[in-house]
Amino acid sequence: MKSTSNISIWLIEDNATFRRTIARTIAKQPGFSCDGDFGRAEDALAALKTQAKPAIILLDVGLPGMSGIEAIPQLRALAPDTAMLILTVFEDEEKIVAAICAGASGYLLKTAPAEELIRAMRDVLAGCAPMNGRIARRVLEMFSKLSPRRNDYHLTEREKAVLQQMTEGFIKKEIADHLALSVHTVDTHLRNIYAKLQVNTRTGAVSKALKEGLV
Amino acid sequence: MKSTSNISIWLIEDNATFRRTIARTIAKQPGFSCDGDFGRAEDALAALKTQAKPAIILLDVGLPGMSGIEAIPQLRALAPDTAMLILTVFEDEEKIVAAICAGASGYLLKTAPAEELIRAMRDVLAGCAPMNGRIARRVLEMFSKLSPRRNDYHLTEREKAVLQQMTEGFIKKEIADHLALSVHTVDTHLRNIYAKLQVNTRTGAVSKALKEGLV
DNA sequence: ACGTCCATCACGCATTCGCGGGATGATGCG
DNA sequence: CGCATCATCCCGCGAATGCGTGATGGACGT
Repeated sequence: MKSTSNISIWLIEDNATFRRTIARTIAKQPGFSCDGDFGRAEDALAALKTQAKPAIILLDVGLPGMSGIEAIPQLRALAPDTAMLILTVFEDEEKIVAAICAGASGYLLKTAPAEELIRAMRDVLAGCAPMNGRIARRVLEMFSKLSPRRNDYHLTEREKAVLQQMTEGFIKKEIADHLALSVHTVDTHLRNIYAKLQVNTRTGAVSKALKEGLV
Repeated sequence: MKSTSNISIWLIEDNATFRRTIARTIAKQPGFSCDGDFGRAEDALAALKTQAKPAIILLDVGLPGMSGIEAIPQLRALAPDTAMLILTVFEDEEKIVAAICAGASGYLLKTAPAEELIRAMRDVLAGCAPMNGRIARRVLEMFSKLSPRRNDYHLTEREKAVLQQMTEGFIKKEIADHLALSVHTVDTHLRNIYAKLQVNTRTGAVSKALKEGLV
């Protein structure tokens, strides 16, 4: 336990020179303290098991051994409330997006001036995610791809209701009861759904419905 | 068809005064032209069916009738390449996140100065998404919630394989053939899966498997 | 007024499924 | 060496399902 008011930062970066530069920048900043610096993600993981969790971990993507991106889920498992900020030399979109998927809280360019580094750290503690527009766009695109409602199988309202009930795991009889129908009617709807979705089993229909967000 | 080089903007905003203000701001900007302004999303949808698609649509969330968020998917269906920028009075996170899921390209505060509006429009055309840190954080959180939902039901490898086959829509016999097992064995695995997942139907198992990313 | 789509209900039959039993060998662990 | 777990296999029964076929009434557009 350092000073009660200090925000604890850890740093994972293989370049020792750069690591020291950053560490000094942080230490100079009132309210922040750099309590740990590591050249490998493995070392930080080991340290997390014994030491107090930091508020923020600054994490290089290009590390020897375990990459920064691989490390994120494991770090997060040990320190669920710690913000993970990615440090990158340049804007490698693929990697940054991967890091975001892995659970990063934002990212910083290594070329960013000290003030920006500090501001980003304050931002992330305040609940904001440092992220530039290009990355943001990529993330948004992933979202709209992730919820692809564009495939329209022209299911009627009733058919959608039946399909929805199916995804809940109900059998025909239960669906019939819930929708106040006879099993025969449910059966007909089911067959129409099969035809429209081009499947021939309940599981196939449920799978397609969930994967394509039809419910 | 206006000037060939002008970027076409549409505006959907129910407050007529504010709408005119924005329209004038856009019109004054060299390279931009406000080719359509609507008080209701329905009107814009109708116009999209007959007129040339704009490059950008500025869209208020709080509209009478169809809300801006509801409108996005329909607008996008008619104009897949148009960027949708959300206009909000204040930072209503829930709505903005909903808009992003619906396919918005970014968002702007109505209180933002004209320069910021113009810059955001240029940004979005350049492939960047205007989005502030707080929203970005929300989006990141949704991502990390969405991907590592690794509830462990202690399924064995064989059970996972069977479950996977089920999500493909295969019946027991087919699964047995694909995994070179007897139907009886598949049946036993299936029953164990049901027990572990606490379901009693194939659809329930498939649903749980897909929703929780077990496959 | 006519056709089309939809929701609703019905019967019959072969297949599949859910689930109750029980059994064997392989493997890992204390 | 027991003990537990897992993967594999088997039987049988009643229920649920898939699918062909058919019918009725309402809504909607033209």
